Parts: sequence; structure tokens; C-alpha cells
Amino acid sequence: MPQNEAQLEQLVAFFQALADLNRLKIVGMLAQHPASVEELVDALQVQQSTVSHHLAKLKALGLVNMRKEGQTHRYYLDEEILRTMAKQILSPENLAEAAPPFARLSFEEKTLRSFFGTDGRLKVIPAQRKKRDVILQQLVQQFETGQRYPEPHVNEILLRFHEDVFTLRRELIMAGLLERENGVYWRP
Amino acid sequence: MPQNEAQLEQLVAFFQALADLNRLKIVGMLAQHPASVEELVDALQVQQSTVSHHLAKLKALGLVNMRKEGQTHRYYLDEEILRTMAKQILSPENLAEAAPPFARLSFEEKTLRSFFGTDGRLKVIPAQRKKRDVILQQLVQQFETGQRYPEPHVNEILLRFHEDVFTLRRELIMAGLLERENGVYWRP
DNA sequence: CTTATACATCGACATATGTCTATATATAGA
DNA sequence: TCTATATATAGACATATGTCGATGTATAAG
Repeated sequence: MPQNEAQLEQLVAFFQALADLNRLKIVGMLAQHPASVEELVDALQVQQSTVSHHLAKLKALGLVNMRKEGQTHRYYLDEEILRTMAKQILSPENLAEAAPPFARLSFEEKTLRSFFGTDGRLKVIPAQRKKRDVILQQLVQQFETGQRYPEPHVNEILLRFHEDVFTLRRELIMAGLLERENGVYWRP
Repeated sequence: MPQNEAQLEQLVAFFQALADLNRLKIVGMLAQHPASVEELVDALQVQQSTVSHHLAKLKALGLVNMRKEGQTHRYYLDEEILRTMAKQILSPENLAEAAPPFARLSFEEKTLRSFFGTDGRLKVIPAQRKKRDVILQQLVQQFETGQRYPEPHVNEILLRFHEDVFTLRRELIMAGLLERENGVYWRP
């Protein structure tokens, strides 16, 4: 979780750095050849302080470097980082790995909490199919696969959760969570 | 110029879209498989309106698409665009092509740009003779050859560029760009 | 040693934007 | 028809940031 988070934030920082027209122009120009601040100022038509500001940001991310030549500072592009970052995007698989996981249990957990009381019993049988399925999925956990349950035993188990065992039994059958033959039930 | 400019701005829009942690997470999740808004909300721990807002931005850029399935809207990633954009970065050569050209500015242009403000007025009168000459050459364009200017008129014209009209007048005379006789000036 | 040049840094300001709450819209279900 | 659910949209607000002007700093030049 924190590992992937950090990786994503690095990518965000990279995108954020390139998400400006003038900075992108600077990168494009440095992709041609190294340049001094003044040369960039002349091409970009903005104040020198603005260019220095952008260069500082790019430099902080390691996207560009600088070497002093007398009074002029010559900036040059680190193409290696560019290519590395590009590969991150080139494969959506990488993005998928770093992304947070789908929280499938969220809906189930909320449904379970709202329909089961603190005593562990069902308050009501959900009318909506989606929620009813969640509850049924939970109830069927009480039955072990491979074991056969006579109807009275089934009723006894279900009665621990709700008085209307007839409805519960029927819904479990209709959902395919339990199967029945000659008054004997089992979990497929 | 407008061609490359547009291309760069498209890239900027792309970067800007990915320059947000939650949007990047969304893209990463959709890279796994399509998802509804609710699923994303559960995973991202932000308000539903926020997720919808992000999805709208990604959709506006064509990065994701949506199909309605009943009440739920299922969003899915357009991986083709991702790969296309990535290739733009993968080759710094492409960036270089779209970048503005290095301006081989003449000495005159640089001098003019540095001494004239955006309002078209002189910021200071250059002390160096070479630069001063460039500015004077520009100022004398305001006068037409063959026309005679009384001193008040000369002052009025020069005042549009700098408050020290006396110095400007004197320098123009000394440079031979204007001539004077009996309080009347003309451009030779 | 003084001035000029090339660049960096600071403070201010206007704009952009991510997030929230509240509300509207559309569809499914009772 | 009425309610519930899923999503979209509008408005508000705080924060982030690109840009500029002014100033600081280091090096070259005279």
C-alpha cells in the first residue's frame, strides 16, 4: 500500500512537471541541445525569473541537470529519466499494479452490518435481490459442502438467524446455494 | 508555429490529466478492468462527486469511455491513447521537433527587448554607446524625413518613450539622427 | 575596485483546481 | 406512482502554482 503509493506519487510529480506549456517547451528545446537560461528566455518570451523558476522545478525532479560555464549556467536534459518514465505509461499493466485494489467487500460488509443485529440474527430479510444475495451467501456458510442435511436440521440452523425459515430455505434453493432431493439438502 | 504549439498543448493536457494522485489511481484501476463509479469511490475513499468529477475530466480527454448498464455507468480505459502519448515522450526527438526554435537574436533585437518595456516605453536610457545607438535608431523612426518639427512637438513625441526628453533630444542630435536650427528639428 | 552580466531567490498576486456539500437527474424496484 | 439507488452537476472554499517585479549573488570585464 505505501510502496505503490510512493511509486504513484513519483509518477504524479513527473506528470505535474510536464503539465505546463513553458516547461514542456524547455524540455523540448533541451532535447535538441543544452542551453543557457538566456537562450531559453529569448525563445519563450517570458521573464528570466520565470525560466529560472521552471528550471529549478525540472532540476529538482532530476529531469534536467546543470553545469556552470563561467557566469552562464548550461542546462541539459537527462533523457534516461524521460525514457524510464515513458515506459511506466507505455504499459498500462504497470499502472494497474501500482493502483489501489478494488474493494469488493465494501458493499457486502455494509449490507451485512445493516441486516444482521448485534445478536447475530437477521433483522429482516432483504427485499432487494442484490442485498438478499449477500445475506444468503453469508447464511450458506453454515453448511459444509459434501454433507447432507435433513429438512429439520436445515430449519434448526436457519432458525438461529430468522423465524421465517421457509422463505430462507426457498431463497437459498432459488439462488442455487443449496440443492434438495427427497427432503434432504446439501451445499453444491 | 501554431501546428507545433497545438501539439504541445495536447501533450500538456494529457500530462495535466495524469498529474493528480486520484486520477492516476483511477487510470490504474481501469487498467485492470472496467469499473463503476461506486467501485472507484470505495477504493479511493473520497466523495462520489469527486470521482465523477475526475472521470469527467478523463473522459473529456478521451482517455476513458463509458457505457450505461442500467443505473450504473461502467467506465473503461482507452489504452490506445495511453500508448500513443507514451510514444511522444519515449522519443525526445519528437519533443524536440515540437519545441520552439532557438532564437538567434541579433544584438539589436536583444537590446530593444531589454530596454523597452511591455508598454512600449523606455525603461532606462542605455549608458553604453553601442546599445544607446540602437535605441536612438529606433526612436528616430517616429520622425518622418522632410518634415520639420518645432521643439515642443519633438518633446511631445519623445515624452511617449521617456520622461527625460532633454537627454533623448541631445543624444539624437549628437548621433546625427536629428538636426536642429533655430529651435526647429528635422530628420536628415 | 568598480561596473556589468548571468542567474537565483523572494514576495506578491491572480488564476486554476481538487475537494466538499447540496441538489438535480435517471433508472430500477415495490 | 412512489421510493431507493447510481450518477451527474452546481456552488463554495481552500490550496497550489505560474508569472512578474525587485533584489541578492557570483563571476567577468574594464
